[in-house]
Amino acid sequence: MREISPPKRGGARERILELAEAATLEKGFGATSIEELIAGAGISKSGFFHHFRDKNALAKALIERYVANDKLILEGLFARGDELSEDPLQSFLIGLKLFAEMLADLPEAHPGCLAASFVYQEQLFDAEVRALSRESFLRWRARFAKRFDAIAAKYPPRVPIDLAALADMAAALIDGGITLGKSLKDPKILPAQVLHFRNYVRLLFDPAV
Amino acid sequence: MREISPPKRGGARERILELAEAATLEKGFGATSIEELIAGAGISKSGFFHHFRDKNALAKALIERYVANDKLILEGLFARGDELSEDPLQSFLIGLKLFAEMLADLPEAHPGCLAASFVYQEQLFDAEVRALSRESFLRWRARFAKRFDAIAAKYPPRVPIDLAALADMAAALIDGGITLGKSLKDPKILPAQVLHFRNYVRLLFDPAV
DNA sequence: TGTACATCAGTGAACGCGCGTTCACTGATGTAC
DNA sequence: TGTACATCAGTGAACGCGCGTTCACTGATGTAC
Repeated sequence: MREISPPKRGGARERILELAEAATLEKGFGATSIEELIAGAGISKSGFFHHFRDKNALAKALIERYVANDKLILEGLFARGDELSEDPLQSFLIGLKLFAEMLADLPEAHPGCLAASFVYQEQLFDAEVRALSRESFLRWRARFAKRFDAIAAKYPPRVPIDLAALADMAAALIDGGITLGKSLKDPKILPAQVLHFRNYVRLLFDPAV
Repeated sequence: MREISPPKRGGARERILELAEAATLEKGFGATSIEELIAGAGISKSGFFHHFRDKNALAKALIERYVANDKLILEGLFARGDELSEDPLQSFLIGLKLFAEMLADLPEAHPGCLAASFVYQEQLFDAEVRALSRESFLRWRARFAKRFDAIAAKYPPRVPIDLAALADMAAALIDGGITLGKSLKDPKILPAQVLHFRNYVRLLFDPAV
C-alpha cells in the first residue's frame, strides 16, 4: 500500500491540469473554477497556488501541455507515413489514413480542441497565452505547408489552387470537424472529414485517380 | 431632437443582444456579465431582468437571433444561385462563389460563430439552449445534403464518397475557417477555405473539369 | 554518522469584490366605455 | 371628452454566494560538510 488517499494517483499538478482541460472543453476556461479543480484533485486552495502563480499561469500550462501532446501524436503518425513510403504524396496520404483510423477508434466524440476553446475566450488570457494558442495553429500550417510544397513540386495539381490555403484547410477542417462532432455527439463525423480531405488531396495531386 | 441620451438608438433589448453577442465571441458567454451589458446599453440591472427572466433566457434569445440571421443570409445567397442557373451543380457552385465573395468583402476577420462558442461552453446552458445550438448545425447539414443529393443524382461523383459527410464538410470547414481566421486575425483565411470546398465539389462532380 | 539548512508540496483562515437574482415600486402610453 | 384600468419599460436598493488571491505557516525529504 504505497498510496493512502485514493485520488492521488499522479502529482497534484498533473491532476489539476487533467481536470482543468476536461472542464475547459465543457464549459470554458472562465467558468472553470479553482474551487472545483482542488475539490477534484484533493488538495487545498493554497495547494493550487503553490503550483500556479495565478489562474493565467494555469491557462499557460494547459495550452503548453496541449501543444506538446498534439505535436507528439501528429508528428508520430506522419513520421510513420514517411517510413512506409518515400514518395511525398503517398507518405502524406498514409499519414492522413492513419490519423483518420486513430480518430475512428475513439469510442466517443473528440472532447474538443483546446486551442479553439481558447480562441472563443481570448479576452480572458494575457498576451503570452494568446500567442501560444496562435502558435499552435501556425505550427499546423507550417507542418502541412512543407508537405504540400514537396507534393506539388513532384505532382502538379490538376487545377490551379492556393497551396498555402490548402495547408490551412487541414487545420480548419479538423477543428471544425471536432466542433461539429462534439455538438452532435457523433464520433464518426471527425474521421469522415479527415478522409474527405484526403480524398481532395488525391483528386488534386494523384495522377492515378 | 427625438432622442435624449446618446446610446439609446434602438430598443434596449436589441442593444443588449448586440453587446452580448460581441462579448460572447470575445470571451465566452460565462465571462460576459450582465453588469457590463447594462453599462453598455445604458439601462439598470432591473431593466435587464425586465427583458430576460434570467441569464439563460439571454443565451436563448442570442442563439435564436443568430440562427435566424444565418438562415436569412445563407438561404438568400443560394436562392440567388438558383435564380442564375437551373442546373443543381452550377447553381450550388454559384452560391458558394457568392458566399466566398461576401466573406472576402469583410474588412476584418469574421468575429466568430456563436454556435461554436456555445459548443465550448455547453455546461453553462440548459437543455433547450443546447438543443437550439445543435439544431443550427443540423440545419446546415440538411440544407447541404439536399443539394448534394440532387447534384449526385445528375452527376455521379468521380470517386466513391460519403455524401452525407460531404454535407457536414461545408459546415465543418466554414466553422474551422472562422476559428482559424479569428485566431490568426486574417480575414482572407475563411473565404479561401470556401473556395477550396467549391473546388473539391467541382473535382468530384463537374464532368467538365 | 550527525547536524544544519534549503527546498518542496501543501495547509487554513481571511479578504474584498463582483456576480446573478429578488423585490416593491414608478411613470409613460394605450385602450375601453 | 373624461376617466379608469392595463400594459410596458424601466428604477433602486439589497441579498447571499462563490470567486481569485494573500498571508504566515508546517512537515517531509534531500543535500553539504
